[in-house]
Amino acid sequence: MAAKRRPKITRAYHHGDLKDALVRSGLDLLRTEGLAALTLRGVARAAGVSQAAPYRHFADHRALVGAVAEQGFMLLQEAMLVAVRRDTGRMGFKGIAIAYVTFGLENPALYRIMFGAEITREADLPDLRRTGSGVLGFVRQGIEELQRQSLIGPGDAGVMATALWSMLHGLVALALDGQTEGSGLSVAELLAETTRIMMFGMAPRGVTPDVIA
Amino acid sequence: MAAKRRPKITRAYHHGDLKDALVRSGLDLLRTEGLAALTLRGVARAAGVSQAAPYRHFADHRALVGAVAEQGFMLLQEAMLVAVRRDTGRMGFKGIAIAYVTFGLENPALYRIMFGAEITREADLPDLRRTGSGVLGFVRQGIEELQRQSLIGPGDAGVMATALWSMLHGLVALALDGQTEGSGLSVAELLAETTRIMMFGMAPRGVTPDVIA
DNA sequence: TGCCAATGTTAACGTTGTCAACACATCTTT
DNA sequence: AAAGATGTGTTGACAACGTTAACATTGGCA
Repeated sequence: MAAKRRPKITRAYHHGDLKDALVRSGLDLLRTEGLAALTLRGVARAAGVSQAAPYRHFADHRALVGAVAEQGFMLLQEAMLVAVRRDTGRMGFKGIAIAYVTFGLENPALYRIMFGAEITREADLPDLRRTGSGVLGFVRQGIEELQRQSLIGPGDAGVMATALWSMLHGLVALALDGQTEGSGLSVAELLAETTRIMMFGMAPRGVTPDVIA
Repeated sequence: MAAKRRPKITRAYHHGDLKDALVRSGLDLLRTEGLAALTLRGVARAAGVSQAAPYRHFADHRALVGAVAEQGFMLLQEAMLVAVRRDTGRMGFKGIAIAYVTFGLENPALYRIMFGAEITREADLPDLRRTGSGVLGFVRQGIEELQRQSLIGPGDAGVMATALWSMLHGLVALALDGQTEGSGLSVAELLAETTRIMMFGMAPRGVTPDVIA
């Protein structure tokens, strides 16, 4: 039909790559305007399409949030991967931990989405599920590597990884809530201290598990 | 001087104790219908008043959420207090930890609100701020008690408390997201394992901090 | 070529947060 | 006790959002 529009790039009626564009818009809105801006209408606007267009790609708001969160998990994993590669040869766990926490602090809205209520459970959003547990797998690999180097004692690496992840996530979450300020330390210092505790414990020499029973 | 008005029986026009009633309704809605149900109009409906009535007591939606969250922190603190009293004489930290996690798992929507994005920072909601840091104080007291008993080594109790809180919060948060399932352990087992790690560390005997540098 | 499924648009509905204008109730002051 | 004054609740409205139905356009395929 009549070329009502001669686009410089191949975008007229059919966008061609709308789903990705919407997710990208979502990440952008999250970064620039915060959590509340991640709306279906918002991403549609940002992508220059009509309000109902996203429904061709996302069943509902949850699905959009899920897709954005999934992207977030990928970015997080990539950040950790970069950290690992950077200090190759070294133990690397410290680097992973710092990368994790840094990612959370630098992308507060995105991080919140990734662990937000909207995503919870329900078993739909299977992709997200998989990507999310990828983080756990990553930490677990780090643990196993350390075990191989005998820097960490024997034990179920999965459990240890979950414990470590709990610590990291908890620290980020509390920091994002401004709830670490009472300690008087920076998040970086807190991370160092907490990591040390996870490595060597808080109990003084001589106190063994059986003392506490 | 406006002496504290005594909450009378619910009157026709003036409710008498609407603010509390709204917060109670909020807790109720949270428990029965979940996060999305905690709306200004919803609590108004539940309290039997008009849609705009809450605005006489809460500046906006955030303020309502803040008030509900504050109540949540009080309930959490109370749950921990009960746990402490129950196993009086014993070290008690285990009890506190279990009480904390149990509270989170049994009140998922409320717990999420308490650490939700809506509340973050901003320094308004000063009451909430205070109540929230009460939790930290509580954990800190536990630490100090354990230090007195020499079951925990010397060190800044505030930092240790923050580390412990991070661990507890992280575990609850991951569990609420269903992200602990990969470990194959129950949350209770994970808590026990994680607590053990925080006490005695993951490093095998012989590996000291200077090995890792 | 002609048709169809995928993709995008417009228009509407119900719900929510929020505000302004108003009504009633309780307290204070005279 | 009468008359404000001030707090508290109501009604009605608006914009934004999620969601759906009905319609339009396109690209690919038979």
